[in-house]
Amino acid sequence: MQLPKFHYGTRHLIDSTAIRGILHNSKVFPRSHVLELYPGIGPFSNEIQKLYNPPHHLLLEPRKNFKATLSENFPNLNNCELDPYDWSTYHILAKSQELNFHPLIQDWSKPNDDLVFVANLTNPHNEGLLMQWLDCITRRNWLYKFGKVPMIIWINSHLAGKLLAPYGSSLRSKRSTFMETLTEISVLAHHKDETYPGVKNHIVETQDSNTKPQEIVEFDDSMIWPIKATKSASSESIVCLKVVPNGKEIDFEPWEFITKHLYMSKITPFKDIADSLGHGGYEYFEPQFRDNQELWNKKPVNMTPKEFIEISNVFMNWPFKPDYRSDFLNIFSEDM
Amino acid sequence: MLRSTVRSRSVNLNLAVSSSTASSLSSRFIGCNDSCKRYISSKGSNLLASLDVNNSSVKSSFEVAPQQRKLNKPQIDLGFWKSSKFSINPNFEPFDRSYRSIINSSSTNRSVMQLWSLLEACLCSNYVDRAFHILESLYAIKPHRINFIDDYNMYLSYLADSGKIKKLSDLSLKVTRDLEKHFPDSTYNDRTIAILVHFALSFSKRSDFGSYITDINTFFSMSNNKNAKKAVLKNTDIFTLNDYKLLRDLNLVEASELPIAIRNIFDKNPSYPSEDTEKTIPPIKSAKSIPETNTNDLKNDDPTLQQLKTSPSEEAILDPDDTEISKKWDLNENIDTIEKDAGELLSVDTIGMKVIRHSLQGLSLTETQKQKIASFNFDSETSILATKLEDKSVDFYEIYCSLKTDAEREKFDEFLENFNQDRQRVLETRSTEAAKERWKHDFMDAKSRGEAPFEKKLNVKLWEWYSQMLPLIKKEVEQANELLQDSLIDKRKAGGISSDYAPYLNLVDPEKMCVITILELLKLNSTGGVFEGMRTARAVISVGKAIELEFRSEQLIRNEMHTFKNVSTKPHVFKKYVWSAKKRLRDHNIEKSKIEWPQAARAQIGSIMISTLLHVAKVNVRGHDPKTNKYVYGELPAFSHSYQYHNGAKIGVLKIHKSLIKQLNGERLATSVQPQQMPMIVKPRKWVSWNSGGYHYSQSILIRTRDSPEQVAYLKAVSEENLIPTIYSGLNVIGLTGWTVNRKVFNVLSEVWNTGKQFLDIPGIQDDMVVLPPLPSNAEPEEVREWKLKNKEIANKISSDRSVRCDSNYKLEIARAFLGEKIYFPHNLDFRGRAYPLSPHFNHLGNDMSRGLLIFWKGRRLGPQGLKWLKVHLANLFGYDKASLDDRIAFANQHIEDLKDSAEHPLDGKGWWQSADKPWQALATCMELNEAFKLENPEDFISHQPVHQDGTCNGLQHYAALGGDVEGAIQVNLVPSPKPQDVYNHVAKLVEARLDVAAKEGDETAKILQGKITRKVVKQTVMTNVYGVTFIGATRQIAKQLTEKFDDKQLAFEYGGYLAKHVFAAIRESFKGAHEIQDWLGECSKRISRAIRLDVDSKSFRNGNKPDFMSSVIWTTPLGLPIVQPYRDESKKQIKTNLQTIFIADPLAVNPVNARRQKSGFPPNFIHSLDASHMLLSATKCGEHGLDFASVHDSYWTHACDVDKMNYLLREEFIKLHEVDLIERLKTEFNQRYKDYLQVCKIPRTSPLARKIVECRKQLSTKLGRPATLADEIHEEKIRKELLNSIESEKQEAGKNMVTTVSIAEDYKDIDTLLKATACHMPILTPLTLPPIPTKGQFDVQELRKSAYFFS
DNA sequence: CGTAGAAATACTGATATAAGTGCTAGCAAATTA
DNA sequence: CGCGTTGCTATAGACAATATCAGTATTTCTAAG
Repeated sequence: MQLPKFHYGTRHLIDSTAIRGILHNSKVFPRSHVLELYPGIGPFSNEIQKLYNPPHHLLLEPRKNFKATLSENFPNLNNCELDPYDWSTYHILAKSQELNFHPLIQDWSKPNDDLVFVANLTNPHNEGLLMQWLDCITRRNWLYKFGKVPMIIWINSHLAGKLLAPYGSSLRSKRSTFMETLTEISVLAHHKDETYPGVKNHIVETQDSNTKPQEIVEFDDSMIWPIKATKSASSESIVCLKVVPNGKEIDFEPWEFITKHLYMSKITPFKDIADSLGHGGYEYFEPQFRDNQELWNKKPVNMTPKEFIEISNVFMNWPFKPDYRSDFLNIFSEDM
Repeated sequence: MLRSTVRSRSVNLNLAVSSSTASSLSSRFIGCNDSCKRYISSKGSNLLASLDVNNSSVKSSFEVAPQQRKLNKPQIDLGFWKSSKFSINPNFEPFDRSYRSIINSSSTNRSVMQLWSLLEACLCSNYVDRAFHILESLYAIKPHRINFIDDYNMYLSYLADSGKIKKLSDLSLKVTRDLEKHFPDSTYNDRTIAILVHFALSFSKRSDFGSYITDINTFFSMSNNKNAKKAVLKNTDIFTLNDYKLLRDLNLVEASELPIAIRNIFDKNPSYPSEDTEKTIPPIKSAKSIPETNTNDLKNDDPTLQQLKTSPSEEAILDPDDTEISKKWDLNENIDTIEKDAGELLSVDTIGMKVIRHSLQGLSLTETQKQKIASFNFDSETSILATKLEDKSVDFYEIYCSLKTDAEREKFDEFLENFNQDRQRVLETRSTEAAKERWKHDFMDAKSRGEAPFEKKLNVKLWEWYSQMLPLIKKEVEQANELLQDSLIDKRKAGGISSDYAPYLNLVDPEKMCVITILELLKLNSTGGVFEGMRTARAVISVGKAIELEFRSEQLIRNEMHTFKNVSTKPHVFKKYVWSAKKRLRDHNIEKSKIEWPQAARAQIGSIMISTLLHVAKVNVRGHDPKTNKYVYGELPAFSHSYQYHNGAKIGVLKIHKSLIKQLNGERLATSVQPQQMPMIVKPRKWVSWNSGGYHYSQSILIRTRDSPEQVAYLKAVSEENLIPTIYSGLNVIGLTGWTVNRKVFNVLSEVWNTGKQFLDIPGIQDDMVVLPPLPSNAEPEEVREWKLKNKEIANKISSDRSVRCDSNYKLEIARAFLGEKIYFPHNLDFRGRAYPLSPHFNHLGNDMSRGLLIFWKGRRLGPQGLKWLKVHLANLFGYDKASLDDRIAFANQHIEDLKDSAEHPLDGKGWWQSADKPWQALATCMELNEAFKLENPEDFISHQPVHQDGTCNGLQHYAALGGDVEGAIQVNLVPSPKPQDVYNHVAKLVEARLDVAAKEGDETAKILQGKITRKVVKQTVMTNVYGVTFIGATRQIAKQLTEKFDDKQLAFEYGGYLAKHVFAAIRESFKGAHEIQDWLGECSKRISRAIRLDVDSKSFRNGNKPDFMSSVIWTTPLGLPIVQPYRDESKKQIKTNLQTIFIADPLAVNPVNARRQKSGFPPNFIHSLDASHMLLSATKCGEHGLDFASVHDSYWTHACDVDKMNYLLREEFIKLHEVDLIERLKTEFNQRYKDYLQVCKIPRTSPLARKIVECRKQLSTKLGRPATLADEIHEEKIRKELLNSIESEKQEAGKNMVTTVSIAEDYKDIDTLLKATACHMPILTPLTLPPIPTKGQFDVQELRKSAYFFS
């Protein structure tokens, strides 16, 4: 197999047996529409095509090095070379007759069984992009307008640790709570040496809450290309996750406001940061939670999704609540 | 310390040699050919006065090439030579030798500054024991030990005054014991003796005082100084006036031994109240006894006044120190010591009134005017800003203008100067009290009227907050005190504050601290990119700083009170002596204060204050309850501490509640928020040293340093050697220019303002933010993004509009407060030497509105030329400034009707003035001209309007002069021409031409842009090009201009980038000389900022092969000001406070330089340092010729009738500046300053040189027994240089034979070609060399003398 | 009572945070086959 | 060793990230000698 000279820090699992295992375990295939975002050098795509040959199988890989390698190694794969980063790409996709990629729009009451999208976001640079995609779950736009579409992503282990961080963990963040609240998330494959990337014994601890027990494919360094993102990079590996929206409906904006501000000081008990939720926050929330001292004293890193929602609801009833919708307007760069 | 002194002394010797062979040092490694070439074509050879190298009997280690061009030493030294020489080998440890990071604030390893400030704090709050512990820590810092005695003296002086020591013997014993036991390395000095003497004198009232006299004599005899008594008595801040008096009375010292300021008081005031008179003369108890005194006064002084009238020439001397005038004042005054009690103060004021009345005699004032002035309360403790307009009945300006003769006017000026002293003091020191009283007043007012909580005025609220906050703060202070008392060494926290910071809480009156806190927070509204709030970090630091500032200024006053204890200043004339003495002493005292609170302490104190305020400050608000769907009312905290994310970074934010914001937008802020740095109503203190000048009660520093100790060190060094007199004189001229507010313009502005609507550049009031409606919940991501961006833009616009309006509000209110006053703007410099007024809000550097509001205090008859220039000025303000002068005059003449209408009906007329480029100034000028035209002969009009003369693209003018660039010189009017050249238009045309070419070749973008290139589009880019604008910066500027034409931001940006390329090329094309110089400057700075000292501290190599570059670019301006580019990596650190941790830089750290910024900053900074020099030179000259002068960097202002004179002077000064080849001189200075520095170059590994060096490194490695590093190579080279410079011939020989990697590189001939090779990977050390100077062109700077449009 | 060792605390440096990367050039540094 | 890659920063003023954690240094406390 031809390999490009440089890889932008993107890493791939190149062992076809392992890939087949993952594809099988994911319980997603076969599908009629498969969209691959940043497939990289394409080993995953190749297996998908070989195994299932989906009728609509489209790759979006604009990067010069990878593009070339792809077409050289797998001339059969259909890479339309649009950049998955651009929102406009998806509009082009929707309009284009030529590409003929028009999945069914399905209802959110059941999982989508028509479309799956696969992405390799192992480049740490792409973390932001993943976050934006995930945010689309709340508005049900972008690819999620087709319904509860499963997403299979390759990310570096560290990022996975953030998404999956258990209660109390130092990596527990707004994003972990988000994942727990709005998605079903499972690990499809990880490195054999990583008990769990970044988080100790993570899988054991969170299996019941977040991570559906599945057969997990384990791989080793020899199956990864390149072995290290950079010479000096940490020895962490990459992980394959499956993420499906769970269809829960929440009033997102207040929830977002509350989680954002509470996680700001994430090991400070709620009662001590209530004030930062708005002018007179303590005075308002204190009586509201007099009967729920446990939550009142709880640290955000230990709060359950339910509890965040509860706080958001209480917040909504506050006559003097700040304008949570324009919170983002409160700060701007001075030079314009 | 010791070591460095020795070293620098020896270098100084070298310098003595090298300065006489100045040129020999230049271009040791460059070969002299280049510098010769530069002048081959030059006509200016007559300027090249030379130093004769051959006459120099001393041989430098460098051979002097015979054909080398000599550096021209000018006939007149503007200050460069001495200063440069001095700063090249300064008397302090150089900053590029090693790291100096004092970040770690652990108790064992605190910086001297931290300890000082802590020591001071402990002493001021009377924790003497604790202070002693700090002394011990200070003593433990070995390098500091030389100066330790000063710290001990500080301690001792507080101890003596604390009352803790009862007996003289106890104190002297303690001193002996401390110095022997605890601090054996330190010995007492004269100051120590002064403290002892002062202490001994405090026993003067005791019956056995006689025995103390012997002690005092013993103390004096302890001094090592030849003139012991004089030296001891110099410590004016230790002795009180009574001390001096006593010493004189007891004949312990001679009059000649007293400091001059003190001597003056005694000499000129035989009636100076001694303690005896105090006893014998019963204090005046009631107003009844006053009339007699007054009548006496009035009778007595008549002859004097006669005298005054007849001798105007003598009157011209305004300096209160002057003996002549003092004598006159003497005659009619009766001075009494008056004890302070309320009844008396009243009567004293009455006396004051009479004094005022009589001092105005001889002026042709109407009775009403006299009455008004006399009843004006000059002693009021109410600040100008708090005085209501209705209460202010006197318009000094009007009175001044009504005076008939120059002599009268001068007398009146003198009168104002004297009687405003107290008002100035109030203005500077009582702003917080003024604010507080204002709040209280409004609160009481509201209370008596029984207002509902929702109608509460801002001031009422502020008063409530204040009164609730005060007890809490008092408690906090108490706690801090307990903590300090409880445990001496215990550092644990108690009540939130650690004992490290507790002392600071004690220094300022809690009342003041509370007021300061509230004021600061209100001032910070909408700063730091926070909508309706501020950044916590900034708030905390600002409050801390403000409190520190208050402490400093109180301390000054306390010192003054200490010296003048028991001396009444009420009798107005005696006051004058005291004032002059105080002024002198103040200079002295201010200079001494060197202590700053550490950032952490500021932050701590600030956070304590703010968090307390957060708890008490409440506002009443209405909210909507979603449950009941009803409106509810409640009281909420006015401030809320929370956080915001900005690009993933957390930012601590203090939000202000909307309801308060509304109020802040509506009210006249200046009455609630007292800005502290105001214009002055008496003359600013003259600049006499690096930190003494400007305001009377606060310290200002000559140069606004960005907390860079390096800049301060250089400045201080030259200041202490008194090497920068021209800088001072220039600044003093600007500072002495008297201004006043243009009442007519003010009235128009005020009317417009009160409508609350938008007018010209003043935005209207905007209470609510109108944002775009929310999007449907399933909007696509890009729509959401778009929506967010647009809303941000809206918010940003509102926020900036509000702050502009708020700023205008400040300006307007300040202008209102100073209506009719004579005001001054004290100035200081930025680090490049450009002058800025110290008062930030309202000054002549401000926007058009501020400028329009200001006129000169002094008026001058227009005369024929003045009238012309005023007309030209009008045309200029309308943007009609590219025509010939005659055309501009014609322009004004054509618009006489418009002008009249504008002046007489500014708001209800045609409003012609509003269409001007600078409408407010245009309005002022219209009014001025209109008044003039009313006269039979307009030339008789007395004009106060400043007329501007602007340099055409001043930066390029300097570049053209530097490069002798003929083409460039023509473009920027250095060459005489019948019509002014318009650079911007020129460039625009060039760009247009380039576009035409491109369009012909089928360039689509060019086709679109054709014909759209106006002057305006390129103007900013051409201008900023001099300042080193980058490509992207230029793109933005052009895009901004293009958005007006294209509307599509994206597109505009694209075209902007395209055009920027062409503009750059066009500029390069037409200012070739300028660019060569620019590039050369850039290259020099690049090399310097990547250079290493030979004696670099190898410990500061974190990695032996990767040196950290520590040398910043330093140069000396033609006036001798050393300039240090302060661009270093800043190491910021998190500091815990009560509210949150904040992230601030350690101002004292010395980090590696930021090479990039050093490089990009140098060319523009160098040019700025030149234009600043030109300005200061012109200012000094104008001052000498009696012109009023003001400047906005490259725009010089004076009276219309003086424009011609100023034009002549500024041209002469420009020529004087550029007569010398500044570039050549700069290079020489660099070569001296960075002599023996090394630079790291990269060469191909394969080259023969590389192989040689590798070989040498191998040898070194074997010698060291470990792999050699670059640091080792530097060390080797250092040894070699030392040997070479040795006096012993053996060692010299050894040096010559020694081979180091550097010497190999040095001997290698063709290093330049190696450096140009494509693959350079091997780092090697070479001596620092500077590139050859570009050839100088034909242009002779003398030509500009005849250029009318050089400045116009 | 002085002291070794443990526990507690203080200090330092690293890292996560949010979530379009407003765009392009030029240089320096690290990386790679 | 020649190469292409990646990352950083973009006028000058003059104005600013912060909470938490892990690891280490220092101080304090404890308890046995």
